[in-house]
Amino acid sequence: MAADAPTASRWNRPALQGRSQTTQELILNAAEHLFAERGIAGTSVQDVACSAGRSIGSLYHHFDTKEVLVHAVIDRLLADMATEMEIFFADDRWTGATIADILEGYLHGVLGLDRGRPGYKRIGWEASMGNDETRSRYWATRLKANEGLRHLLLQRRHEVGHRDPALAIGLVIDQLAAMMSGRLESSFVPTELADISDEEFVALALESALTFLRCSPRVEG
Amino acid sequence: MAADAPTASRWNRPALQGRSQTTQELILNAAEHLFAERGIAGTSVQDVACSAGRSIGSLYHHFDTKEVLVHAVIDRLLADMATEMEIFFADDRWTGATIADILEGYLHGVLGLDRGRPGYKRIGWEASMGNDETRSRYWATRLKANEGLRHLLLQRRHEVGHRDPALAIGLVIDQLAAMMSGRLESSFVPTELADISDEEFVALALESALTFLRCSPRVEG
DNA sequence: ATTATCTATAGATCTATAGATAATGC
DNA sequence: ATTATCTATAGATCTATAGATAATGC
Repeated sequence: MAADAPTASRWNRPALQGRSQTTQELILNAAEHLFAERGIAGTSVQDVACSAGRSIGSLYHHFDTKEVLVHAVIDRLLADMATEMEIFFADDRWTGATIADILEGYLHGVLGLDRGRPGYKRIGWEASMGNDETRSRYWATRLKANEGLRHLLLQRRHEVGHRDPALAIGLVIDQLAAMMSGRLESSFVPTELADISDEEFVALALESALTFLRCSPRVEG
Repeated sequence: MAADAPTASRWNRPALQGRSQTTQELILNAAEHLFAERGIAGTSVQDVACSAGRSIGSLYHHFDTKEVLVHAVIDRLLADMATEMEIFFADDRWTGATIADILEGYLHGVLGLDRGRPGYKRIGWEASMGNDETRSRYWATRLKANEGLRHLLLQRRHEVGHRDPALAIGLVIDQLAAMMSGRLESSFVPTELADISDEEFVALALESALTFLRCSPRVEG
């Protein structure tokens, strides 16, 4: 964390009293929660203020319009995601790791992150429709995650037996992202992948990815 | 198609004049389009009526409330999907076909269907949150599609070299559904899977599925 | 005669503001 | 003295209705 207050951004009024930061965080938390649950258009500013335990007047003192509030919520989500990514892709974290290690860590990391911030995708998606700047910021963050993963995997392309390692790695990145989206949005019909535990899900997704890449299977003991 | 007017349902007023059917279809088309584009909560009944070229009063003559209109839109989407499924899973359609044939047909079918009805998933999803009956109807339709595909694949389990054919088939069904969702919602970051044609996408998805199942590859010529 | 459509508007809800009151920190 | 909060409400938008006008089909 930098020296500025965590919630300071170009979207909300600078916090000049200690109270402000608390209030802004309460409001952002409530907004993120309600936006994820009922959608942005389905949530009124009144609902957010009430859920944050503040008045509508207080909310507008900190966030000039509903649009600004939405921007602030997205901003915080993307910033937190960037922080997580920095930790995950830290230079020395994966020295000596195999593709299997990295993908397993990635799957667990994304599942854990999204479980702590449910609906991050829904908010990002809804906000991205109809706001070009939000869309490009959202894409940029996801692109950065993909590229970080791609870089780690390409460094280990010698493990890949597929005829076109770069293409296969690209497919696996998108495929795993899609599978996790499906799981996190509960969009799987409740049969195979919906009913199993995170551990089983990760194991199956990993098996699928490694089989496609034609990686040498990990030593199991 | 049965003998009833295509748009007749328990949601809208029965069409007693010829005009009614036209109007109801115009309204449902406009609603489906706008709901997909801006979300249900983000679309006003006024917008729908205007886009359909009818007045708000006329709309309410046919659909008692906004909720009823939403139900009618979902109803029509699910009914059309059921019709497509009936055609796709017709008993004699896949005699002599391999798993590869079926999956290829399935991928092309779903892509084609969703391209003609963009945003069907978004509408189904948004309407499902906050309405239990809609959710269960939506799930039931998707479950039926999955079970139809599962049945065809299980009939051909002898082609599958995976240690647990039933589990592998279940994973492939969910995995392909997730990949198509990602593609149709444009939720892939614009690199690998987003930038390629439908044909290339189907080929890659198919390769991944067949590799995981350990199917004998198809004869190519 | 019945059904469908339109115009106008009532009533509810939502975003945003004004102005009074309370808390903060120099 | 400045900042934050609250209450009350203005003004816009949205759902839904009433009642008049137009089209349909027996």
